[in-house]
Amino acid sequence: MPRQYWLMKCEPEAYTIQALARDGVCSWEGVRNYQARNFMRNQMQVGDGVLFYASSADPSGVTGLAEVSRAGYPDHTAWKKGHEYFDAASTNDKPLWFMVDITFVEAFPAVVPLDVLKTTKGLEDMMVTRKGARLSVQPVKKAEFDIVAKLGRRKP
DNA sequence: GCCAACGTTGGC
DNA sequence: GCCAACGTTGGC
Repeated sequence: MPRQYWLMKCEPEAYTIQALARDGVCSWEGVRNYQARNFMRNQMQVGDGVLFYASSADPSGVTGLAEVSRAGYPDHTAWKKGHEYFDAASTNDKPLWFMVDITFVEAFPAVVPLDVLKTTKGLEDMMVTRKGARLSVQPVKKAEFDIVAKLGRRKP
């Protein structure tokens, strides 16, 4: 399977590309949306490229790059009673929620803000640039990934 | 903090 | 299986 590309959203309060640079790797736990789960469970593969997107930020936008380092596996936080991500519907036998691990690739010198994504040629079809796109894990085309990576590497 | 857009839930 | 009510997301 050829390498695929993704955009993954996270609020800076929860996690940032700088935190990922420090940690090297993180598990993308807590996704409780079926569409996003399906992408992680069924499609994401080791080596896939990830645009790390900061949502509800100032400004919101892509802050760096990461890479999938572990394909979909059960999100064990759903099994922990009292955990904020606990979900009684998920069991060891039949896990309902899945996550992936991503490793740090690079942090952009400056965020590529959403309004730049919206006005950049070639990114018109990106999900994140469309109104009401709330999905936290989104597929991205290689051409789009490359354009965003290029924008991010520009000197600020 | 507002509110539009969207996903999920639950009554019927 | 419809759809109104509700909760959440996320840009502004």
